[in-house]
Amino acid sequence: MSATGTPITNAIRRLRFEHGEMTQQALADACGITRQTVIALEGGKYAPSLELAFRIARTFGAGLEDVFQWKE
Amino acid sequence: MSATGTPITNAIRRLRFEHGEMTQQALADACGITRQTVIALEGGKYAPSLELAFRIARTFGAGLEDVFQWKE
DNA sequence: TCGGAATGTAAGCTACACATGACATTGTGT
DNA sequence: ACACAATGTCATGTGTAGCTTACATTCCGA
Repeated sequence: MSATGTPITNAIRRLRFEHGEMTQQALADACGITRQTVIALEGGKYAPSLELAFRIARTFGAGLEDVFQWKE
Repeated sequence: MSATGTPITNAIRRLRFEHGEMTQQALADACGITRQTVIALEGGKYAPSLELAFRIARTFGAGLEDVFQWKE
């Protein structure tokens, strides 16, 4: 795993567990995306669009930079 | 103008002026993008990728949410 | 008055974010 | 032992972010 093809990492998986027993499907529904996308994001396959990043952060009640990190 | 096709707005143009006489070309060079992209972003044509959003924010020495706003 | 710097518009192209659907695996409860 | 929920893989398709090239406009200094 950890086949990162993007210089952006995220704390989605950790936040998901910290937010009760939130499943990938539950997060996907809350953000209006598919479970496939959640899997890809958690697996670091690619970085989300800025819009989706906002929706994910808001779902966790967090700021953008609490969820996504930019490793220059 | 203001033909927004995205629910995300930005303060790029304002920040550019607030950062000395920073031209679109200077910002583009600093972010590693083209002037066309700066024009499109300022014109609200589309939202940048998360990675580009980070580079722009960092160029201005600001946080992501200081530059980009998410209007649900 | 002419040249260059800054801004804007438009067409066509490529890369990738995200979707859909089908299937494999693992863990848990009954 | 079997159903089911949760996670993951693979394949394929579409929309759009961002690029390139080219041209038009406005403004300012020599």
